[in-house]
Parts: sequence; C-alpha cells; structure tokens
Amino acid sequence: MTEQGIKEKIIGFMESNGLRITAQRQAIIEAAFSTDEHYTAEELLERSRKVDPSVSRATVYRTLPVLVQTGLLRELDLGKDQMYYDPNYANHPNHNHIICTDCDKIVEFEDYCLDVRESVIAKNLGFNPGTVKLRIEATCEQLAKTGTCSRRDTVGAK
Amino acid sequence: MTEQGIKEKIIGFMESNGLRITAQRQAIIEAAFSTDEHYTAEELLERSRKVDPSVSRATVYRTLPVLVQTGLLRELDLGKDQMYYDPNYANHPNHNHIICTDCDKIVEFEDYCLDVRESVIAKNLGFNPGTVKLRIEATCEQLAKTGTCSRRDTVGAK
DNA sequence: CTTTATGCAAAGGGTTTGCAACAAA
DNA sequence: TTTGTTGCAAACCCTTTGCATAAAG
Repeated sequence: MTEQGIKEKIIGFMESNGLRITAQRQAIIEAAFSTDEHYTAEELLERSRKVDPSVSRATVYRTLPVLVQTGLLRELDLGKDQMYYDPNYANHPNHNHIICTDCDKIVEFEDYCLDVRESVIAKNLGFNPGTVKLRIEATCEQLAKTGTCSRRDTVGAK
Repeated sequence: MTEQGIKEKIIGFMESNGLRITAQRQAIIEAAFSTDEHYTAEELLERSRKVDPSVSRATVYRTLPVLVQTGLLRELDLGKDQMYYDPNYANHPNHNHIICTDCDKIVEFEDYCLDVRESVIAKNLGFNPGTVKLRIEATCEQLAKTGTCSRRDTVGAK
C-alpha cells in the first residue's frame, strides 16, 4: 500500500466516523506514515510539528488511538517505559518482533510456521486466532559470547 | 519445588549475595510464593502486610527485583499500566501466557512445538534462544460471536 | 560498630484530562 | 450555528529515590 493510499484510507475512516479532518490531524497522519521506523508519541509529536508547528502533545495522544483503530498503525509494547508505534502493518500484516534485551534493538520477522502454531494454540484455548499478537524477547548470542554486540547501534527498528 | 524449597533457595541467594535477611524481606517472600496467581506490586504489599504490617511499599518495590533475579519469580508485562508477577516459573519454567484483550484474563500454557520454533527463529536471527520469552494476545472467539465471554470472571490467572 | 535496609514522602515520567477558546461542517 | 477539536497545564498513577532512622551481622 502506498503512503498516499494509507492517508486516504485513514481520512476515509475518519469521515465515516464523524471525525473532523483538522490540519493537526493531517499533520500527524503525514508524520505517522512517512517512515517505516518505530516511534514513540514524543517522537511523533516532533515530526508532526515539522509539518504543522501548531500540533500539541495532547492532540498527538488523542489521535494515536484513532490511527490504531484503523489497523494501519499498531501500538507496540516493547517492555520499555513508553509505548511504541509501528507503521509497517499495512504492508506486513503478519510480522512479529524479536527484541534484544541487551542492545534494545528490534528485528521484524515473518514466520508462517509460528503463525500456524499460534493459531492452533489460540483456537484450542477458545481464543480468536485472527488477532493473535506475538512478541519475543531474547538476548544477543554474540553479546553473551564476546561481550560486545555487533547489532548495537547498527540494526535499527525496521 | 515446594514452597519451603523456594523460600530456602531465595534466602540462600540473598545470603550469598551479601543481602540481609530482614523480617520485611521474609514477609515479602512468604507472600510472594504462597499463591500461584499473578499479582501486582500493590497486591503483594497488601499480602505482605498480613504477614508483617511493618512492610512498606518502598521495600516491596526494592525487593521484587531481587526475587526476579533468582529466576523463581518472573516479571510479566501484560500490557496493562502495572507490572505483574508470576510465581509459577519454579514449577513450570517454560510456560507462556495467552491474554484475552476482552476479558483481561490470562491462561497459561506450555507448547513444545512453539518453543522449538521460537528457538530456531531466534537462533537464525543471531539471538540466544535460551532466554526467549513469548507473549500472545488474542480476543475471545466466543465474545466475538455471542457478545459475551464465558471466561469473564471465571478463569483467573492460573 | 559498620554497613545495609527501612519507612516516609516527595519526585519522576509517560499519558490522560478539564476547560475555555477555536474551527470544521 | 452547532458540535467536535485544540492547546495548555494540571492531574494521574505506578514506580523510583533521597534521607534520616533502624537493625542485621
């Protein structure tokens, strides 16, 4: 899906839900989907203000849940103090995250085998497998062995 | 592992790390492992105070990381505002959690197939599979279909 | 005695919210 | 107009921390 397509979908979602298309919201949408990196609310505020300096922190916090509702942005709990937001679900709806607890970096991956197994487990337990989300935390093998992690500051959030 | 065995292991851990065995710490350990339910720091404080009313919130917050260090208690990020603590890892070291985002209940499960797949993925990406942790979020199939969730208030955290 | 631990209360920090001014439709 | 939205700043809430006192070893 193109960036333009994403914006249109969101505008459409807002219109059909009686939400107003304000300049601030457009700036936030622009900032939210013009990157493929994960970001925090604070970072999104900064980037939104480059589009429209009048955007306030409160509006960012109030708009984020709307974007998440569309399914095109996903809230990511990476185990840090803040929430992160991932704009890559439009193009990779089934990706998961593996998080290095040492170097704080995130690698996105897709694995059909895991998806199937998740679905089976969820279904067996009476859950809806359609909305299963997965997070893996791990430590760096290399860091454990050599005391340094080549990933550190080199592999950013995709 | 018996509750008694757990307590002894933790006392041993503390002694060998130069930590003092205070009445408050003993009360917290007692409270932490006399249940198999998940709990928050606040709940642990309450339960600790039933053992020793002099326990303060600060001491609970300062002791929790020590218990987590022993590996017998695990900090659980369930996507809520607070952290949860899970005392069941002593007896089920490989269990995972499936969390219903509708009814807020948690089901613990073990799945060898999933464990293996996790390890393979982690290893392929250069992570240490020994410390992989997993969390699944899902919605209730029943709730989606019938508008009500039989699990609600009936299946507690194991 | 020496050193660590404790309780209290205040501080932190991300997120939410009340409210009066403002702007979309 | 009418109703939803905004910015500001204060409020929230869990967790952490500074400090003087207490107690373990």
